[in-house]
Amino acid sequence: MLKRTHTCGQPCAEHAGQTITLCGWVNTYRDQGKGLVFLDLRDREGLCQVVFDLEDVPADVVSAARGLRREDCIAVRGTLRKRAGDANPRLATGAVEVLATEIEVFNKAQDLPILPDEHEAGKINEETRLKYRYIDLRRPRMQQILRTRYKVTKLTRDYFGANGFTEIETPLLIKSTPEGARDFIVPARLHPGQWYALPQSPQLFKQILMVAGCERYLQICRCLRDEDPRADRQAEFTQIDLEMSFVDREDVMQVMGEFARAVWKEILGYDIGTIERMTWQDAMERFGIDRPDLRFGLEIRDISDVVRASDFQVFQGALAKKRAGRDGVVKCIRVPGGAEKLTRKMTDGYTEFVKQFKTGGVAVTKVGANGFDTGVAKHLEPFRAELTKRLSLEVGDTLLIVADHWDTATKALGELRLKVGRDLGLIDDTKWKFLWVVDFPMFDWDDEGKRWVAMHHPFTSPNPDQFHLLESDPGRCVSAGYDLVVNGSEIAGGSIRIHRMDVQEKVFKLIGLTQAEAELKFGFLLNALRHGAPPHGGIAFGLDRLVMHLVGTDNIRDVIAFPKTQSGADLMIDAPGPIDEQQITDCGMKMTLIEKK
RNA sequence: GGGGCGGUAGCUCAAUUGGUUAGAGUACCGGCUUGUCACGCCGGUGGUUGCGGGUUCGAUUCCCGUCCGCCUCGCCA
Repeated sequence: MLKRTHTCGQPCAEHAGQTITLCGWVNTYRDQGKGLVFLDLRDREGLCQVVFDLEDVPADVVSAARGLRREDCIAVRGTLRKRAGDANPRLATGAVEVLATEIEVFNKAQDLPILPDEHEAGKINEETRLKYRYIDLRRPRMQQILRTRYKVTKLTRDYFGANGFTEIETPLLIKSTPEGARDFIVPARLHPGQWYALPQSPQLFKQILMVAGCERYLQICRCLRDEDPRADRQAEFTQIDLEMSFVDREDVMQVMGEFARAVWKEILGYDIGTIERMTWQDAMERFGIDRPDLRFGLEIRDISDVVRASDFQVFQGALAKKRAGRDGVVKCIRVPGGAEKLTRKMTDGYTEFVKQFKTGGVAVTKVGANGFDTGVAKHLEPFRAELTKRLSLEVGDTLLIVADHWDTATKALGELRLKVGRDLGLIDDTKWKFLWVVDFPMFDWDDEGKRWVAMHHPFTSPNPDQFHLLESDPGRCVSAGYDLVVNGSEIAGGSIRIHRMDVQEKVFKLIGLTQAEAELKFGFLLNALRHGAPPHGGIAFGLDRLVMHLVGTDNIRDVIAFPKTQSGADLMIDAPGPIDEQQITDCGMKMTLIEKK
């Protein structure tokens, strides 16, 4: 077997005259006739031209080369020389070529379903690319992504290792918990009728490691949640999971912010500057979302008080609404110069757009020289002076207004803001805007279940000054949670945890877990909290999303070597699939499928 | 579970209002070609139009169902 001496990206003029061996795949072949064949040989480091010339080498070598086709896997041995013909400025190795004297074909590529061509990749059905993932991954872009991902995990271990963190593994076969996402479940053969659950995160284990005196824990771990995927979300994903003892939230944000800084510096050479901080309340009011994209303006403004006197039914109806302790609102976005930039077709589209967020539509008006113009102008006219002052209106602005329940209007405008920002090209994609979102509510009111649900998870501690609200006013109780957001995307989230059993019991009670249920499901945690638990807190970074940002893709499947489709299928190995009857019997079970209606 | 878009040759796409033998580029096969570089020229193979049903003299085209993929709402402590 020919052994490689150089990679395909290496050869340059200084190697001229050397005998070298390259291994790789045939990227292109250019057969010039019986006596002359060119190949571009590709490996993960690059491309190098190989030439077979009858004037220099035996006929059998040249004829073997003529039989090569795209993606054949081969080795060639020969002399590196400056090119006899013109250099190719498009190749890093374009000044040189290998004059081949020997060739070894490791494996021919038969009946290729797809080609790993960068210029084709965007066009080929992702379905096909996923089925033949091993070919698609040959693309330089995919190789670059896989290696960037490795750089990040290596950097993670180096950074946290240097900061006193210990990497510790936690189990995959654990038990189902009542809160949170749907669990993936595994039958327990030795306990017929009993089930393991795969972890949604190592949350409880990392807390218990703190009780166990580990002080600083790190794990790059797989998490599994049986919920529907999205463009930036898979059922199976990877977290950089961390926990620290004897810290408050400032300590955690400090260490983790520095980690983010190190990552952007190391991978992109970018200085992220100081990380801003914003309360959840502020984020929701001003940006309509708990992960604001600060790369552009178009902030949301509340004009409920201004238009309260309006007799416009839409406003009145909204203001009269009430849900989860919040009054209905009238909120708006001022689009500077919108009168010119936003067409009627676009604003009509916005009404359709917000309907998916369960609100009726967008009320539109423009600021003219002599008053509001078009749309809901007449309903706003009485409040023109006040609105002009409040919103700093200028002639030519457009107002986009949504009136509804607080949460509905907030979400609709938050999404609309992003859409308008994109439509008008206001987003500078060379910028990185980091911020910490803090002071999340502890609980959300579940209107259907008529109970409080933990906003983050039920082990999140209230902020130190908020403990008394647990009993008096849970809805106003603010947690010691924090999310790290970049460009409108949550890349990490965590909190200071509860380290006292009495507080943990209170929270369980608030979210409707009885003492008995809590003991059954989380008894091990409550026990641990009885036996000398240190104050502790942590965070988890979404590794997949982190890498997505660093390589500039909006498709999570691009950053996972073997990803799943929207229906949770792996098209390459064709999973999920049936199992032998015996495997089911071994688990002490029998299968009956419930007919779909 | 809901909404939207898509599925025609290995791949990327076309096919008029429902009308002849479903075409093109590329890949692949054969031939030619000694300085190409997404080489070029000539020829060729290749089709269950996702699948099932219906309407019709006739369906890639219209209708119903279904499967798969993507985006999205719900969901994702």
